Amino acid sequence: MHGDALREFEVASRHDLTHTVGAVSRALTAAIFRRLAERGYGDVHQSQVAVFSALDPEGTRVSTLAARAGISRQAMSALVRTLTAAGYVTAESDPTDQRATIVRLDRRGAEFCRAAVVASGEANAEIERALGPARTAQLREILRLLGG
Amino acid sequence: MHGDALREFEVASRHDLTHTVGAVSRALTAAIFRRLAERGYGDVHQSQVAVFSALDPEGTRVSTLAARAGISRQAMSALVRTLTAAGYVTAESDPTDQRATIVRLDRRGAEFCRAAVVASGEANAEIERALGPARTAQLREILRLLGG
DNA sequence: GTTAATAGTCAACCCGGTTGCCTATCTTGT
DNA sequence: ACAAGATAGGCAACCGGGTTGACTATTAAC
Repeated sequence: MHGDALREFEVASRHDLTHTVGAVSRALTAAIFRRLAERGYGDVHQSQVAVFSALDPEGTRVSTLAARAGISRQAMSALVRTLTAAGYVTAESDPTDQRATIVRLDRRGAEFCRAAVVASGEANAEIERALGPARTAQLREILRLLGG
Repeated sequence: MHGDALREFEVASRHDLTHTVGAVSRALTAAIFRRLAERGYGDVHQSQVAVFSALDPEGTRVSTLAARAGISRQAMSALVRTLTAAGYVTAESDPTDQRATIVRLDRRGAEFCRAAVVASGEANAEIERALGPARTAQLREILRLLGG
């Protein structure tokens, strides 16, 4: 039978760095979003964070956001619509170009960003507590070398 | 304006370990699947790997696969249907329980598993080449401490 | 001032997942 | 022995987050 291949596969995947890094990554991400949900931002989903990451302080067009996030204008348009409805961003038409929509951070969006900064700080502190300062520094160096 | 929050957010996310680990994880995963695609397994998708991971050498029921993979029976059923059609696994009804379907590795599935072992080995070797043996050992220790 | 490019959106679709519900089969308790 | 309940699987409807194609409105270029 083909069982041997399966056993080799299982052993290899236990020692596979990609696999292990993925598991850790998912756990860390889940922890961050748990923290944000506890702070009252359970309605912000992973895909929507890309909007905040792509947003300039002075506001940004939907097309530009889409290009920066690496998704289609239509997909970004939908994200912006949701975030606008929830009060995270505003969308106004550009006075200098009637075709364009300028997306800007709204009050709840600013609060979310600050909460995310706090949540990130806490998560990093927890990682450092688990690893100690030396290993945390090693981790940062390793991630840098791996192109993070 | 709310621009300050955005600037703090941007700075924090550049130093956020969760974010950085996620980026590295996605890059490593993409590299593995690129390798598998080069070997002729471009039709195997990430979600389908969960089936191989959950499969016992002597065959496993769909319900058991679903429970191990943490998805619904219906979702696992669909994955198995696709993999069966592509020749990776077989699905036969359990002679000792007519309700149950036993999924077993088929020839192409066994070949895929061996290819995945090779691809994993190559990927790990590449990581070790980038980091050197000392940092690679540090990485394994760090991942262990972070619950990987 | 016509033509071409750009910004945004609607519609239809895909993929991978969910829940609710259903049938077929097995197991249990009396 | 058999009714009642648990379990295995699959169908249908739906959701989220993405895609492509086709369209309108507006701006830019020659």
